[in-house]
Amino acid sequence: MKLSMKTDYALRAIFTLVEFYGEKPIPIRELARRNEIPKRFLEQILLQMKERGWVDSLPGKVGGYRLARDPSKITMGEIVRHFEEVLAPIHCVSVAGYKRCSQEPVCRFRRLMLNVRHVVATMMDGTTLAAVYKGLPVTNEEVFSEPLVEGAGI
Amino acid sequence: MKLSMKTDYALRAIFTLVEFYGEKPIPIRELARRNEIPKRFLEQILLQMKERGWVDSLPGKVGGYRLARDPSKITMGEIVRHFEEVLAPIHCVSVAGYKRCSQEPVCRFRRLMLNVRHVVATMMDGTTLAAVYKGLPVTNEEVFSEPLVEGAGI
DNA sequence: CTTATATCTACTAAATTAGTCGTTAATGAA
DNA sequence: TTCATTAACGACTAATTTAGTAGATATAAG
Repeated sequence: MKLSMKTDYALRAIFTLVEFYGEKPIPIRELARRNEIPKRFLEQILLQMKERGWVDSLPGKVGGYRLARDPSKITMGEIVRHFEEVLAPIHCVSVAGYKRCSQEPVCRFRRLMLNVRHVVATMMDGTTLAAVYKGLPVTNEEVFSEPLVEGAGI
Repeated sequence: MKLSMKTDYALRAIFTLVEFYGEKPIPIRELARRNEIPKRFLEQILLQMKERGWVDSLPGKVGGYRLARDPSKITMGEIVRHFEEVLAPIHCVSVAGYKRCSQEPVCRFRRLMLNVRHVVATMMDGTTLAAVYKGLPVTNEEVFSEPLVEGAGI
């Protein structure tokens, strides 16, 4: 259910590129430092994001990375899906990552998983980098004081 | 973002116990066969579910496993959370599995992740085994014909 | 006392995750 | 042209997690 560090790092990095969108390119070194990401690992991540056209780069003295598209034209869903393969909780309710499961005709919980996939996909695909960037960081009070269903954790 | 096989197997098995709730105990062999789960692996899973009080067992010739509590008193959230540790997409928005992240004060996407966690937790914690069992299995047509946001996969 | 079941403890093979490392190529400035 | 600084490329690896296996013991019914 959890995102990998790679996805987390990708999001951290791209949001600092959002911050400097339209300005000068930011070198990996700086992206790594600001977001506490191992530099050589970030290199791979940025390369993938470049292949997908979200980012571009310039070598040389004043080189670095820039956001290649308007942040209102890139969704969270695209990025997370690229690094995680699937948003769905199980493959049998995934469209892009669908894999047949022998239990499909009798599985009781498949419908719930489909519903979960649907709300998550809707939220992720409906949210652009620009929209996320406009929001303020959430505080820990908000995280922990949230109205939880049945008092359960998480 | 995806459930492990262990969680999947746990859910498969517990739903056949729901099916026989109030009747005679079902042996592992039978649970494994019906749900296509490796028997020795299922053994471990059932033991964990027994420790949590969802299931009990009888050894001996007519032994096997039974659901120990009413299926309307067990939620999907409890089970998934037990086997996955967290429902949240990242630790920093998890209550039970919270881990501090150095980026918290500046992280832009933490709020979206909190919202995702919230809807998933609400769905999972608000759904009992009994409620899931009442529903019919979903068809592949329903899975693939779903109204997708922006035409994106999954 | 036999047979069929659960229980306990440990081990392991495969896959995935989270990186590292060495080298080359491009660019701008001196 | 040469130097410093950056990205790009390809391979390698260590640690962790996942998905199991295996062998032996305990319990109950007939």
